[in-house]
Amino acid sequence: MKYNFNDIEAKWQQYWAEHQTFQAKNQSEKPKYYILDMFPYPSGAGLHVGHPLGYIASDIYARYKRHKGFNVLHPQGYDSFGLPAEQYAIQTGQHPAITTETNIATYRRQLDQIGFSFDWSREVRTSNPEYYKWTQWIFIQLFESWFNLDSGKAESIDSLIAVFSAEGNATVNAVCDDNIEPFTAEAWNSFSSEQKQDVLLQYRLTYLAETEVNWCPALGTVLANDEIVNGVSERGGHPVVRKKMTQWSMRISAYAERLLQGLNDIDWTDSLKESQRNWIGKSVGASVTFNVKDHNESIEVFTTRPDTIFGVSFMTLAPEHELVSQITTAEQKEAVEAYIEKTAKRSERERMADVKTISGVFTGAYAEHPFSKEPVPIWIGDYVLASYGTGAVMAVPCGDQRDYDFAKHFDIAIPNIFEGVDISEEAFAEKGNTKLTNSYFLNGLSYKEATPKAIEALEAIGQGEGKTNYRLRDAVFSRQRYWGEPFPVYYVNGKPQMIATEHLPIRLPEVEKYLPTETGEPPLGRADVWAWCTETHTVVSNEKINHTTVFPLELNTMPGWAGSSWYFFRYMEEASKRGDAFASEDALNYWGSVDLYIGGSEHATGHLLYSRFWVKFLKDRGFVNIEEPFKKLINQGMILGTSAFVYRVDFSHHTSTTSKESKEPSLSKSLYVSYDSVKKFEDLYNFILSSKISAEDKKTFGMGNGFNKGLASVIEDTVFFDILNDEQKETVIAFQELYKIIEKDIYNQNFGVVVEGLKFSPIHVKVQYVNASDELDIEGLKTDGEFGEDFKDAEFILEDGVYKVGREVEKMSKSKYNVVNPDQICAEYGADSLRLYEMFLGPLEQAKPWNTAGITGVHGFLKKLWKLYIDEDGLVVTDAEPTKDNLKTLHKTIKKVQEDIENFSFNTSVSTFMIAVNEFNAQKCESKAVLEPFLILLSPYAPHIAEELWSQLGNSASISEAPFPVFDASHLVESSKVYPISFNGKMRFTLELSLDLTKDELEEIVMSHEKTQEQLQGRTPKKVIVVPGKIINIVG
RNA sequence: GCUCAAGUGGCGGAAUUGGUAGACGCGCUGGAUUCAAAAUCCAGUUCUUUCGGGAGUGUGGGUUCGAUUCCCACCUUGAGUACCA
Repeated sequence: MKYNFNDIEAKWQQYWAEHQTFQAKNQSEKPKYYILDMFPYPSGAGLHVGHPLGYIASDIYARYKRHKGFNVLHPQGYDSFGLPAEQYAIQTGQHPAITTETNIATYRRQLDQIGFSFDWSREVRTSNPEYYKWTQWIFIQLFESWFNLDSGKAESIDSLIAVFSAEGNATVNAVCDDNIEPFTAEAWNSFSSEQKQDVLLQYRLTYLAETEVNWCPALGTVLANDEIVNGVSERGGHPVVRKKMTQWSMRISAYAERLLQGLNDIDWTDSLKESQRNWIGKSVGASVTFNVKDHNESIEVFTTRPDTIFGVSFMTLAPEHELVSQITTAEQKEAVEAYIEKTAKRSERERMADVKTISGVFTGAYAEHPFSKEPVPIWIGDYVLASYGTGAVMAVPCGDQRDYDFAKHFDIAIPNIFEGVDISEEAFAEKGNTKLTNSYFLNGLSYKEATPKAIEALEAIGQGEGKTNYRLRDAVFSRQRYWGEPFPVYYVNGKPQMIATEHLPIRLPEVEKYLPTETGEPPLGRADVWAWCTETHTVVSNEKINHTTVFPLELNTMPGWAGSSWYFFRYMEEASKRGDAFASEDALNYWGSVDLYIGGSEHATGHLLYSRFWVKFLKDRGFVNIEEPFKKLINQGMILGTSAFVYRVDFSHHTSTTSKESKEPSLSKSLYVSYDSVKKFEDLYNFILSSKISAEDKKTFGMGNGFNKGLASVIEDTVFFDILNDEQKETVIAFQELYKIIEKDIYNQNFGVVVEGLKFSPIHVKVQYVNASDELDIEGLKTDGEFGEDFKDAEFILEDGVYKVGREVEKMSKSKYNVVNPDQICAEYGADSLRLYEMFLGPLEQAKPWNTAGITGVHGFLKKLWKLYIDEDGLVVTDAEPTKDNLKTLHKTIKKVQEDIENFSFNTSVSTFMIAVNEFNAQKCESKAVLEPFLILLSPYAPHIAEELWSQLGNSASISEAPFPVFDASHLVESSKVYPISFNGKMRFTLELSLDLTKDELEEIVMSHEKTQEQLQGRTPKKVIVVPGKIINIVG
């Protein structure tokens, strides 16, 4: 019987589906283990071999954990709202729900054929109304909450209202808007309902605020930063302007400290934690208030170095700072306005990219130093960002390089406050033990001593206090898109009202087009039935809007991260019990948090930060009881493509005097030379450039990145020819022949041009047409419809009968023709081969190139494995007693594979399996006692073949629940060891010696050995190092 | 610039607490089998060599009996981030 992988794999996939083999239980005697893959977006292109990498790894781990006796939850679903489906809808008019459905079907088919042990009964889709009902529900909870800084957590808005009506807002310590007006309890109680709503909105965890966005009028939409290239839209190149829009925001900044602290308790990679720390951007320092001279205004700044307060020689405000217009003097008005206008034109990106140019303008106004009362000139400069801190800095040029550069550029004084430090060339930014000077009461103190003292002094005069600042900004939560969750919000007199949770979900309305409206409203502005009736509690036709009982609904939708910030909770609940809550308390308590999360590092600061935020919020409000959603997280590395190139012969030319045609000349047939030839030509070219011939000769023989006619005219008696070696001479001759062909072809076509030089342009071709030896299937390429006429009549110059392509590792992408489809691999080699090969490529977390050629290695291994159990006549496994060697191989493998899986080192396990099978073959092993447990070791990696052989051995149940074999060290005990005998640390020969020998006995045997004497050649060793069981090293 | 990660044969990579560098696989070379090819099997494959050996894990130093592994400096590549006060 042959290893017929296609039949075997289909059979077992069907078996697993029918028997619900991988369905998780919400009650179990076994310990629980929750393993999750990052939520996939079902794109139209389907999967390429890079996508399943992480799924294979998590699947191996999940299957291993089942063998180890865990109740495993390993679910999968779809983050199915998103832009690509919407863009496709805009282009084709096809409803995104339909495209999404089709794409999901493709994904599912592709995932199924790889043999994943997902519990599909718990599948979720973010675009499903039964799912987004709960996304809307969480949004409402955020709206109904505020963050109490005294308790350090989110609380119901009712507790805030209670304080307001009893004490006003003076005692409230909350995360809220900056511009809060103080009020008393009496005032609160006399407020109108609308006034109260306005006040509360300033405290809610999700709130409406004016936010600056990148608005593209031509596309009628808002663009993300990376959709803008050089100030215009990436698609279409339309201009983009900054525009203020009222949008929903999430007060994630309230959780900055907890998000930062939580990182200490989770098992993530350092680099991932580091990027979240950077994103949160905590800095500890002080806020300092500078009064403006001759004005009733003051400027608040944030500084991390309050100890350097006496080094301040100017202040800089962001050009957008609100005080600028008020304090600018008449003389400076013109210059300041011109500067503001200039910077407004530059995008934030441009301002950030251009670090070198120093620009700014003096406002004419002065602030007053809080201690010395000296006047401090106030400047504006675009190196200060309005969006960070207070949008103003106290400039200390001697201690900050940017301030220093600014001061030098504008000739502002640079007072030195550091004792014994030279600041004539650059600022001194270190915080070491340097003592302060010229700093009054801070003189003689170090950074550490002076900082608290400075803050204390500032507090004493009421002009500052210690403060911690975070870079983390509140997150904008509105999107001007169609294909996303609708907000459960309607507007009464422009004030947002939540729809009661019992009326959820609010379903996405139908629109006739998915574009923004002519007036610039989001696509939902096109919906005809999009108004809320407060009497029937239903969505009704817009015509009924009367602003008394029927009101307009919110037109924005939620962003992609809304649905993915809580989906891991939804999986915890069995599908049939999902009606009453996003997940029941029992389910939430049972599964707790995700034990292992695997996915790409591109989510480092988006999804992984937002979902941590939502989880903390849900915990504060008592809906879940975990603080962190993902205990352990692994980033899989990207799989890169190995592109293949053919080399087209191009030529440069000049017009001859007899020219009559103006048509661009081209070869009658396009011509391609093999990579080997191109390589030789290039080597020759580089040789020319590096050789000692004159510059003029270099110009004659090699030019640009092509080859000049001069080379074609080299003849044997030139001096140049003589400096070449034989191989290079051959290359010259080959080049000349090629040149003649081109010349002749162009001459015959009568373009009236003269060929001047040749060039070889690499052209991507599909990797499918390249075999393991980099040889091109020319016929396949020529008949491929996708390339059109490009290669149909092309001529390929062969070398030794084949055409070799050039190869290069690049990102896997359709345009580079290096995408490899797993369907094809599964059909040709089987899912087990694909799974093994993906793991075999290299460490999970590293980026690594895919090269289909190598898959024959693991495929051959599976065939060898099969033959170990089954030959032409059937099963060859017997009940024979296992030999010592059989058991040694088995237990060595158990130990290694177990260690590897627990360390996520899957690549080394595959090698271990290969070694084991090679050894079993050499041992002619046929013993069921070792070959049966071996299948369990293999089954997480290659589950189909393992199931098939397992059942062939007579087992009726699935292998997936078989207990993992137990390692027994006694089988690995050795009586002797092949010792490496090294001299000065270099191994020279080996000796097999008993492990029972003592150090002295070992030394004696080795020293008296003839090979040792041969190595020493009569010298007496200075020292002999003997490490029993390891090594013997002779020094001297 | 900063932060992090990584540099080992023709290629992917292995060497888990410092102890035989190159496991395993691809590719390549030779052989067996075959009418032939595919498939399969066997042997070889870091470089160099006067066939004794010598050198060798990005470069240069250091620690050590012994360094791919630890320390210092530098170079290169990749990823992330960026005027953060």
